[in-house]
Amino acid sequence: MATTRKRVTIKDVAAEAGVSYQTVSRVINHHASVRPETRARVLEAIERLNFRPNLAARGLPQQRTFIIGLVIPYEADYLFRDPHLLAQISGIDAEANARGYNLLLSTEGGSGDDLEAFERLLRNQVADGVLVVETARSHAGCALLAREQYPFVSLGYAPGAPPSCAVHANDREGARQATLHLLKKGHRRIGIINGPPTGAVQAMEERLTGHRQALQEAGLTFDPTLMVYGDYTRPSGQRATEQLLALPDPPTAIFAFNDRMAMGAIWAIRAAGRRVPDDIAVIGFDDIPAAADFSPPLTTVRQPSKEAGATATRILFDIIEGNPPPATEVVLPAEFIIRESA
Amino acid sequence: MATTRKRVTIKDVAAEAGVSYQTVSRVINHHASVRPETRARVLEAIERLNFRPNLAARGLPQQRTFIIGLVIPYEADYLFRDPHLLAQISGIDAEANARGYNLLLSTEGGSGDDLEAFERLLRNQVADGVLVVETARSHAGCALLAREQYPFVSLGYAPGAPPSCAVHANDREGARQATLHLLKKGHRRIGIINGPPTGAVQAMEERLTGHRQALQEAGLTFDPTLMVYGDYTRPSGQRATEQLLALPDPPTAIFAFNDRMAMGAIWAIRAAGRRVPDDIAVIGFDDIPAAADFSPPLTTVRQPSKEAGATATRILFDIIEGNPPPATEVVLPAEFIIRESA
DNA sequence: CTGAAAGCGCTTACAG
DNA sequence: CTGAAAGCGCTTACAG
Repeated sequence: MATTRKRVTIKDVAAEAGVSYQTVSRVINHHASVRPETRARVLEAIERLNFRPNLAARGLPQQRTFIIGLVIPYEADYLFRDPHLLAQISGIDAEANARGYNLLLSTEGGSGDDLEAFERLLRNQVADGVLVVETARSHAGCALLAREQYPFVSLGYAPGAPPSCAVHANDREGARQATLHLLKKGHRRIGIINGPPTGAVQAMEERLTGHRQALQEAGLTFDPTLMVYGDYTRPSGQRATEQLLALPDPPTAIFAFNDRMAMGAIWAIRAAGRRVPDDIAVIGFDDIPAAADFSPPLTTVRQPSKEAGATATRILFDIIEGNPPPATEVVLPAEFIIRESA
Repeated sequence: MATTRKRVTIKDVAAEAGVSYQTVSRVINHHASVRPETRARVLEAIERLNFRPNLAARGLPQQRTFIIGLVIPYEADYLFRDPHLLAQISGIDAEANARGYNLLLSTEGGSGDDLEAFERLLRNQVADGVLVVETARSHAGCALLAREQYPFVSLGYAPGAPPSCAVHANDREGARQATLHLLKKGHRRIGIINGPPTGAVQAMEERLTGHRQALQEAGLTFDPTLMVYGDYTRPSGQRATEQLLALPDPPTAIFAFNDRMAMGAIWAIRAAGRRVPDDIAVIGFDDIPAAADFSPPLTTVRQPSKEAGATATRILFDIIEGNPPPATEVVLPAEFIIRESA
């Protein structure tokens, strides 16, 4: 018993309005060729019968589903904790909604298989195209999509196999500005809290490059002993900072590659009886909502996350509709925000 | 130009395998009646052509879409920040995945309209049923679903208009245990940090009831001046606690109705130069992942969030398949966890 | 401006 | 065990 609810179809509406069902279809699709009175009659009938067009049935002849997928090659509860991603989703959802599309979520769903999130979507042609969150685990999946010529856009940096496009912030320049600020304040030993050493995301490489570039401009060289690793969570930032503080010659400033780790850094610094920014300055990255509320308010590099989501979605629609993407890469500005932690 | 990619259909497979396309359909659907050799030939052909069944086409004759919706009547970036919800989603996703269903996300999508998330789903029959996150803003939407006889299950407490079911933890008992623990430790003035005063969620009412019940068992009466309000975020817990500490006769213990506010409470207590739990004990609710990592580790009431998501999803499938739900309400156990904050 | 026909990719009884 | 027919709810040319 799949359904007991009786469906109202286009034919019921046609009968009610006294027209052919093709005419009903034209009204639904806003074809200009329908006489106003006819349209009105049909609209009334639709209203009266509470008719809802069936998306799947509309899609069949049109060869599309009106659904876009969002692939997150992790367990939902892991990555979802990332406020930056959540802001992106908010942008995606608003944009999809505006275009009459629905958003499907595809995670690894407890399968333990990185590719599962991708294969699931491919397996049954359920989406017209997909947005992929770039992670260390998404490269194989993107390659798979490219091989199948499946329309997709990467949120992050990605192998630009056509048809596809990558949307990300200018990580390098953002990191460069942050480091420049620290340098201007007189800091010479700057600790870096990077993402995980293995399977790093391209964005982290870029931030590191920007940092080194700024050092170089100031005539300094990058000291690898000042770089430690976290896993993007707050506790990991705390632990990483403890390592930094235990150094024979500890840094006077710390640049964490995301805000959550920066917050952890501040905790660790305080726990060690020192103050931010007086004893040690701290800078984060992302400008998540909690950054401004933190104590002290976090100096950070803002990524336009929501906008990145919306932009990626718009580009995906272009690709789906057969228009070539505007570029293989869209770089959004990153903005350095000075608050009180540095 | 919707698509340039040529689709491989059931007919292509049939031709390749030298059988009728109905036979291919039977193989896909695991009908027992296909001769093993025939099945093998078809399977090979499927493999060779890289055939993917079209979900929408399968669904049309079956009157279903193989999609379930998750309605979150807020902007995506607001509610998603709730770790408890994220754990639920993780459970939903795993369960849907196991049953071959896809998960559609429906938020208010920047429309500013609470009902939009519901109407979107109804508008085009895109999902076979929906899961609704109970919030102060979801009641009207649930009524709408019930009126349309749309299969849905509420994550939380909800008006149990059939066909539907509500899945939640035993909030009352959990809160009772927490308060009992505080009482046992000798606390007599217990501050409460509740959710927002207007548009409260039923779960908060239940927690309050459990708290009052415990007080009553101890022969105490509830003092309304000890109850303040937050909005579930950490900073709000901090502010609420400042109010409590400013009282002429401040509480010696604080019970916050979620973990994030409890964390804010601990910050505020420390900022006031006092210690947790020595000067003031603090208890939270939910047991989000960060609770155990907090300093001090948070004493709290655990909700089986992931399991609640999975259970609700299973029940939704029952309803979709025409089986009546096992109950109109499923209550999962809440477990009181003693750590160090109280 | 509006009907009648054909078809989207599949499933479901019905025969054989 | 496997074909042939009809149909799911819609759209898209094609006539008129």
